[in-house]
Amino acid sequence: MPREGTFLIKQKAFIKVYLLSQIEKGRSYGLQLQDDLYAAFRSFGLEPNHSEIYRSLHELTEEGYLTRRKVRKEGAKYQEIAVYTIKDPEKAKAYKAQAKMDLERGVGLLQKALHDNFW
Amino acid sequence: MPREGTFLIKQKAFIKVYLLSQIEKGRSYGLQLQDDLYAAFRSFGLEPNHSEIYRSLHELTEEGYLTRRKVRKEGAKYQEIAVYTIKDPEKAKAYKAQAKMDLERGVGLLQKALHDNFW
DNA sequence: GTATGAACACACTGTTCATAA
DNA sequence: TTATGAACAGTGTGTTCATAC
Repeated sequence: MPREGTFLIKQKAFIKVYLLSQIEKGRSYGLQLQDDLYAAFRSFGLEPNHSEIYRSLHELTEEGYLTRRKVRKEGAKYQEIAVYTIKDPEKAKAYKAQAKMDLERGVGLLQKALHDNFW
Repeated sequence: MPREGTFLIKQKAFIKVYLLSQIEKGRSYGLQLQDDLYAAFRSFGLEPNHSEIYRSLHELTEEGYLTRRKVRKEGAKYQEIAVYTIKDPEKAKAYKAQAKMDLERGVGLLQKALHDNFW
């Protein structure tokens, strides 16, 4: 569950929602997921570093949302990657439902500030 | 200038915009400004503590946006308060213009997340 | 060079403590 | 009690370092 203190959603919770969604769609490992995020938010200048992605994946795993397994990736050179899959779809759904509320609340908060301070 | 790393606007920058606006309207001291904020955001459950307000006022003063003077407040009991006024209206205007962009960017970011993750 | 992970360091913010009238 | 301010502490996140292929 996100639930971020009282101000806006934290970057990590924001990232976690994307990770869950992308993994639901079949995306699977760290740097690949980072590339997805970069592509999605390039226009916003948002480029969370790889450590933030890994931390998020680790937490989602510890918290029971994801399953992690090590796989040898075929290519020009064999490379070992950590592949993630959804462990508990219902739990993931609940996480996202909470995140949706947090995102909507954030939109409301920012729009109110725009309304109150910029006539 | 706000300019908050790369994710969303920080709470302190968010508060600073309100402080500038309220002081422009004639509001003047710490706890009074905190009351204004509480009233505005009660429905969002947002209640920044007094230290955050004071920190913001101190920074705005150090950065040249506000002027601070100590005044004896008349009432049931005399009380010394720190009264703030706008020092440089043009500079304040520039701060708010930057904050406006940050707020709008935040709305865009959150709405994109809602769009991308919640079909 | 790609991929993963941990360690370190700093910035943001909430809680507590201190002082004054 | 109202008002102000500083000190302290926890957390979030960016940077760096380490390891493996």
